[in-house]
Amino acid sequence: MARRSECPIAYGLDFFGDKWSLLIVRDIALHGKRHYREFEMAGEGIATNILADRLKGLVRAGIVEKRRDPAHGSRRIYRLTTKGLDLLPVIVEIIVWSAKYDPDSPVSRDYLRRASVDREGLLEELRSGHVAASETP
Amino acid sequence: MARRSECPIAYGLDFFGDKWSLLIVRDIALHGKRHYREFEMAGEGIATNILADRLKGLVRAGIVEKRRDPAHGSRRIYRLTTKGLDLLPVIVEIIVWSAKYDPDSPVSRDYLRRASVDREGLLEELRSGHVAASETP
DNA sequence: CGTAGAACTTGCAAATTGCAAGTTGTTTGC
DNA sequence: GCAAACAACTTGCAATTTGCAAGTTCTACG
Repeated sequence: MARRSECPIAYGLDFFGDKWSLLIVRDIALHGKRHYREFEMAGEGIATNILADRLKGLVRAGIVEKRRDPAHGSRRIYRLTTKGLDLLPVIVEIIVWSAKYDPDSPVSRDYLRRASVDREGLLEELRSGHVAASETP
Repeated sequence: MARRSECPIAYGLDFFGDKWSLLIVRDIALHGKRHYREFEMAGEGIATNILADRLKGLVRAGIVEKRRDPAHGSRRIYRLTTKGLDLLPVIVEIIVWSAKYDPDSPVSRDYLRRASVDREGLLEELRSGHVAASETP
C-alpha cells in the first residue's frame, strides 16, 4: 500500500479511514470482545467477508494481534497491541463529538464530564487490562 | 441515511468515516484553504467528482458551510462551522498517533510536546480565525 | 461578444462492498 | 471413534462506490 502523501492525517486514514475498522477496535477496547463471532454479532451487521478483510488489515498494520485460544483450539483471540490501544484518544474524541451533535446520543453527561475534566484518568482506565499477549514481559 | 446503530463511534463514522472527508476538514482548518480548486490541488489527488460528493456530504452534515465569494461571484467559499471545528480534537489525536507510528512522520517534536502539555492552548490556537460567516453575531 | 477561470457534472471502467452459500479445522456428544 | 456442531473464515456474484477523463455551466474580464 503506497501512502498518499506525507500528511499524518492521511497516514492514519490509510489504516482506519473506513466505516468498520474503528468499530472493531471499539469492540475490543470498549466492549471486551475477542472472538470473530462476537464482532459479527456487534449490532452494526458487518458482512463476514468484510470483517475478515478488516481484521487482516488491522493485524497487518500491527493494531490488532491474533492468537489461538489456549482453551479452544478452533477459536482465535484478537487483542489490541499498544499501537491499537493508542487509538483510544481518537475514539474518545469521536465519542465526545458525537455526543455533542447526536440528538439521540446514549453517552452520559458524567462520561463527557470525565472526558474533559479527567481525560488522562479515563484513558488510563480504558487502557487497563488490555495488554496484548505478545507484549507482556 | 439511516444510522447503523446507537453507537457514538458509528454515528461519527457515518459522517467522516472514509479516506477523504477529514482531509478536506484538515485543508480548511490547518491549511487555510477555502476554494474548490485548492482542495483539488491538495497533494493526495482527490478525484473531482469525489471531492464534489464529499463537500456535499459535509455541507449536508453541517460540518462545512458553503457561500459565494463576495469578491468573485463565480467562486464559492467553504468554511468550517462550529460543528466542523469541533472535529479538531479528533484530528489532533490522529496526528499524535501517526507521529508515533509513522517512521517518516513530518510532525515536529515540539508539536507533539505541545499536544500533550498544552492541548487546550493548541486547540484554541487552531480554532482561532475560523468562525463561519453564518455563525458570526 | 469572445475567451478564460472556477466549480462542478457526466460517462464509463475498475475496484470495493454486501449478501448468501460453501469450506476447513476443531470439539463435543453419543 | 464417528457424526453433528461450532468457529472462523472463503468464494461467487450482484450492487454500489471510486477513479479517471471529458464535458457543461456560470460568472468575470478584455
